[in-house]
Amino acid sequence: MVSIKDIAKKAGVSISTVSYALNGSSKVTDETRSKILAIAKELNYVPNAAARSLKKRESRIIGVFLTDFKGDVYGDLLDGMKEVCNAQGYDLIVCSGKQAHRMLPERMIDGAIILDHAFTNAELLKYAERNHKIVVLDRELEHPNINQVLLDNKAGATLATEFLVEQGHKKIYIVTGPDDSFDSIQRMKAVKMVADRTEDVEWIEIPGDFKKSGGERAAERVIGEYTGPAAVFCLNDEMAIGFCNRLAETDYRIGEHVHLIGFDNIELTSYMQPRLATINYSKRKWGALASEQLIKILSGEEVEHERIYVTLIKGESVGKSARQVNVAR
Amino acid sequence: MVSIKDIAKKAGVSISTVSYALNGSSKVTDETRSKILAIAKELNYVPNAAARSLKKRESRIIGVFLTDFKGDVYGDLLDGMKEVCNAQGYDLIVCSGKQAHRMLPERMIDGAIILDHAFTNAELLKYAERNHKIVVLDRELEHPNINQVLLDNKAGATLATEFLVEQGHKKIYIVTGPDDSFDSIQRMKAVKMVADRTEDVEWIEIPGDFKKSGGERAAERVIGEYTGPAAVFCLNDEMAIGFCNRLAETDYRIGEHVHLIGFDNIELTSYMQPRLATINYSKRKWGALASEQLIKILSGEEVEHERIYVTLIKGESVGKSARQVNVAR
DNA sequence: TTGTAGGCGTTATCAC
DNA sequence: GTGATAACGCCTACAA
Repeated sequence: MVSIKDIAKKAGVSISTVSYALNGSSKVTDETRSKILAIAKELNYVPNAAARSLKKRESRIIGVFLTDFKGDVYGDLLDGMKEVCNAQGYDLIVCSGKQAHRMLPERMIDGAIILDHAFTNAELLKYAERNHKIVVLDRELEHPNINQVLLDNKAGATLATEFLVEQGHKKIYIVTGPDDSFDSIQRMKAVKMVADRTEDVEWIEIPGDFKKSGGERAAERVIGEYTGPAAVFCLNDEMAIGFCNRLAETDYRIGEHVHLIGFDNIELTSYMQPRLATINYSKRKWGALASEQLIKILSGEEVEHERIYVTLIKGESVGKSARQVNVAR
Repeated sequence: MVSIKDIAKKAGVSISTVSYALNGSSKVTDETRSKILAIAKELNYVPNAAARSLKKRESRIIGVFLTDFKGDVYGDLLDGMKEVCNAQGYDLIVCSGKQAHRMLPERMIDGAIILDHAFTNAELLKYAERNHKIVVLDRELEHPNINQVLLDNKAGATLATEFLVEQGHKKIYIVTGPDDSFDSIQRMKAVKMVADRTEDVEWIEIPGDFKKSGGERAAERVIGEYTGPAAVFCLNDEMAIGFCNRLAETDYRIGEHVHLIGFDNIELTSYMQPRLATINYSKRKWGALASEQLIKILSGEEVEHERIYVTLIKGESVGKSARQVNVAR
């Protein structure tokens, strides 16, 4: 490995002069600088990240932690993060799995963005307490070194639920996510609030898993007990897709016999026939904001928690209730 | 930051004793070891990755480089990589974008797995020449420090093409990937070889992009010049999905008017109606093998290039040509 | 403008 | 078994 020492030797100067030259310090002659740079290039010199991190006590790397590498939501989210990171001179690395957690306490990364329930609150608070900087996207957690950038789950679930009610549906299924999912819990809370203030509607909860398979199982249940038009709110799009696919094998039609709405507006939904109604938000912006907030904390700035707003996308997968249509006639 | 020096002071021993104790050396009393470990825990000691990397000249981290974070192929692939890495005491980080390339020469990672055309061959050879270890999944590149783990693109494309021919189709469209994609070029070569030895078939190439939008555009073209049943080989599944979705807006039916086959067998295809015919291979195995090979090179082992084998999945998206059915009657 | 020297946190080679 | 001590490659007062 070629180090500044080798350059110094070859250039006949001291290592500090080399360091100054390489770092663009003004306290070095243009002449010596260019000589040093030439030699550095000639020797294929590349600075050693470990040595620099050790000395400067920062790595200029931000880590984002995901539960797994699957999942359609992540593409734009990560792109948004990377864009902001790179613009600010940081690199972004994506990690997954318990083993990788060490990167934060061992200071391989300067800060972490968390979207992974494999991190417990206790663990995150422990790191925060030791002065590591963290942004959480998947929970509420209060600490001076932790910033929250959360989706407005309640608003989204409220929009979706009210939409179904407004369309006149009287039997509404809710397909939930995993029990420990913050998103699922939040969305469910909002659904219940709407349910509490709505009369004449039958509410049925089906436990799901935020995966396609959960949507398929839900579809089977809905088909099994079908008595007339029903509405279904899958708490994420992935389950809605599974639901659709299972239903496509039957004679029931989405938007006619079964009215379906999802949550997330993942890319694929725009390709579905009929277009899936869902809750939209900018994944890119979410990621970008998360990175921004983290970098601000890293620079010692004070930041407030942030919220990502959502909108309703009306798709043909939800039509007016037949009953209501009859009434209108 | 608490270092071994702090532990040494508190335990009344030297830093070398602490280091030995922490690293499980046998040359330290059980008594002193347990005392040291207790103090380490008490002080919340965490080793510093940069210092260790600097000294040991390795980071125990492997980096995988992707063109972008989207793409349905990546989930299982990355999981396969991670599994092997973790089992061997390495961590896996996912990187994207030109800025992140520096991680390799700066020795932040011990080796790289490349699936990203933002790396030029020249760049990779330069790194290999400087003794960095690399596994490539997306090109042929010969160097002692570079190992190839490539998909058997030619076999896959041959299987797909021959399947269409066997089913009696006489007008076959090929929707390609980007010009600079190794996969696209390889697959296309195989198609041409089949075409050269097949008579009475009209071959039509449509330039695509490996994305859904490319499939949609292709569908429009096929619809526009429709005169009778046609077969389409989309060189990846993502385009096939775009193709299907566009066609779903018309009265043409997949498997009847248009016969469609893809490549990759991404998860979603199994949910499609009708089931998409495609070329299958184990993404998890591909990733696992890539990691294995890289770790072997890192340990100084000699390795041969590897190949990932593929199989044909017959789906209802490809039926017999109507013409042939007539002949058979 | 350049050089000297100390230190970042670890590991590893010596002595004792 | 334990303790000095010298690296690893880089940065940065401070001195010259």
